[in-house]
Amino acid sequence: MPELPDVEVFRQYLEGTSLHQEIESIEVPDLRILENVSLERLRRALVGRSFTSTHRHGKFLFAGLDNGIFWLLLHFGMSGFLRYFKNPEERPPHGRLFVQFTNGYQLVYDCQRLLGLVSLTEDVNEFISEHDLGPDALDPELRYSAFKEAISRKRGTIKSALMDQRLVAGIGNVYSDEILFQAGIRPDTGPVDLKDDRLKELFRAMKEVLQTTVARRADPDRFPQSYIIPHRRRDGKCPRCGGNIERKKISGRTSYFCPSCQQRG
DNA sequence: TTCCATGTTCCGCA
DNA sequence: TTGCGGAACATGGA
Repeated sequence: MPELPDVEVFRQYLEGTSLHQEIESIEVPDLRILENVSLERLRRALVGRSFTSTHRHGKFLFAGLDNGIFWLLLHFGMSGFLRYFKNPEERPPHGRLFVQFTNGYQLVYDCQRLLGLVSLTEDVNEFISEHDLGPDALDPELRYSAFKEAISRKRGTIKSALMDQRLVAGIGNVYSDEILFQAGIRPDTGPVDLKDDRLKELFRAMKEVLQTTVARRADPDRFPQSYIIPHRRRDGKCPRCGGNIERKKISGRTSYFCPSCQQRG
């Protein structure tokens, strides 16, 4: 589930496994995963070097190289993940980027549906502004006043506003449902209908849900009992009131919510 | 077989 | 002109 919490777990994984090891070779079996970079250029940037730092902004993960110039850039689409392994039988089925280290281990970026991307950038901030990304949803500098200002300008639904990466980066379909459930707000509410105290509650729920799920390794099996994500399916029951969870297309995405615990406005 | 899925981008329409 | 929502993209499981 590559939204902010998942990508943050990937970042920590890359940080914990793949730093300070010389890159021996790379392999890209399907070139469609590359964006704005040729295999040759990617190879020249990576081979012989090592990763020394990581950074995440929204759903984008950056791995900094030891020359201090280039960053490998990964986006996980709807189906991406990372694996660090030595044993060939641990090789994941849809590896799109294989980074072979001289210690015999490989870091593999697996992305079955090819909706993610692999790229190279020299400037993280420039990349973020070029892609019109808003502040990271967990950025401590992100204040309620700025959040409110951005949300209030939106028409449509509060769910699509939360998922708008230009507004706040990192929230997708699944976690927007959780944030709105914890805030007690129906996903099809219009942002204009939310009074200040409800928006404040939404901001608080956004921070709380993202921090909690990162701490729980973005693993729904470890989420608090009060979370709706593990019940996010047809015939799911609300963990709070036990009632039936409603399933509805909102702004083009399937949303799950509790019609009695979540209100409009 | 058809529908659906956590992603972003592009296009048509108000 | 702007911004919204739906379609497209690629793949595979139910």
